[in-house]
Formats: sequence, structure tokens, C-alpha cells
Amino acid sequence: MDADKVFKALGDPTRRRLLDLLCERNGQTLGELCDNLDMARQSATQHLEILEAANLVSTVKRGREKLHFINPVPLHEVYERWVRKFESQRLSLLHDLKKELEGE
Amino acid sequence: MDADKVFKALGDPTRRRLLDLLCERNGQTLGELCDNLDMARQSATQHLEILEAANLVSTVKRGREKLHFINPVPLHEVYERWVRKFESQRLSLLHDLKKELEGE
DNA sequence: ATATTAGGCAGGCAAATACCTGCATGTCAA
DNA sequence: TTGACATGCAGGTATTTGCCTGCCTAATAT
Repeated sequence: MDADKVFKALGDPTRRRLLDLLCERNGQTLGELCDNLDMARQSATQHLEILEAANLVSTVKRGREKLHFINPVPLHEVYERWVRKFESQRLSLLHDLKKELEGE
Repeated sequence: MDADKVFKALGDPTRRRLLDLLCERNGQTLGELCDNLDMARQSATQHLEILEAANLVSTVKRGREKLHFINPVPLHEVYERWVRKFESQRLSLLHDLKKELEGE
């Protein structure tokens, strides 16, 4: 997994919206996704390309349509490698702050 | 929580590195953090400002030093609102794909 | 067969981003 | 008090990003 691509992909609200849309109904076409986006089709295409490069979305061609499927695996890996690590610090934050304010 | 600020903040590798550094040792000064970054001090400052605006880092002044503390709460909220939601789709992906390829 | 529809390709532009340098301020220590 | 050190402030620039328009191809429908 390319963590940088995943984080960059998630860094844009339009792309998170796309993932949301696919979460509501998986396998939507480009056109269907565009209907919910308020931007030109080509702009949406570029966002979907970024999501695909990050492996967050997979596509399948069916006739002249392109179907989009969400892939949650990279998100889980991001969580495992990044979020959990920082969560374990949670309880110690206030303690650290206090110690520092007291001049250690 | 401003989800957009958090995601944007996490979208840069330098800022993730900063969080990593603070995870190793909380409460580091700007100078200490810079020593591990290979960029000008002012660049690091800008990254830290973004992390602070996203509430991922809190700072305390002690004399002429500025101490930085990681705040894992927004990360947990991001996980709750975003990652878990998509994880629940995991098992259905292959099923959806199969269905679509068969022409539904 | 031809019109319509779904999507791809190429290029162009303005704003945001991630760097930088130079100078100013405030704190500590000799 | 004066020099060294930690950080803040103010631009300046090159690259990336997100959006667009215009045209092209391929598949379906009439």
C-alpha cells in the first residue's frame, strides 16, 4: 500500500464525497456519481483516477459504462498503521502537558 | 472537529512525519523537530501551524521554547466517522463485483 | 443507418501549496 | 549588559492541484 497516495486521496472533500456515494450504493457509473457532484464530468473523472491510483476504488467496464467499486482495504491499513498508533498516546497527553508546565 | 482540516493535515508526508516524531517523544521543541526534517525551520513551522489548526497538535510556550504535543482525539474521530463506515463494506465488495460482471 | 449516450483525451488557467531567504523579537546565560 | 539562541513575521517563487472547455471514440437505441 502506498500510504501517501491514500492520505492524499482522502485529503480532498470531493473524493471523500465520492467514497460516501459509493458507500451508499456500490458499483455506480461515472455519470451517476457526477449527478451528485456539481462539477464537470472530467473533474470527477480526475478525482476518481486519484482514488483508483490509491487503490481505494476499483472499476469495471460494462459496455460503454464504467462501474466504480469502493475498496476499504487501504483504509483499514491506514487505520492499523497510523490511527491506532496515535490513539495509544491518548491517555498520556494531559500528563505530559502537566509535567512540562511544571518545568519537568 | 473540522474533518477537512484533519484530512488535509494528514495529506502531507512531512506532517505525518512530525506526528510520528511526537509519537516517539511528546513535547518536543520546534528546533528538535526541525533537526529531523531536512528543511528550513520556517517550513516546519508552517506544517506545525497546519497540524495545530487541525487540532492534531497543541503547543505550550516555556520561556523562549515552544513545546509541541500530539492530540490523538481528532484522529479517533476521523476513524469513527470515516474508516469504520467503509470497513463495514469490506465483505460485500467481491459480491458486488461479481453481481455486476454477471450483468446484475 | 443514424442519433444519442457514456466516457476518454488534451490542453489551459487560477488558486493553493510547499518550499525558501531575510529580518525582527524575545529569552537566557556569561 | 551583551551575545547567543529559539522562535516569529513578511514576503517571494516554483510546483501542484482542481477546475474548466473542446473535441474524439465507442456503444446502445430508434
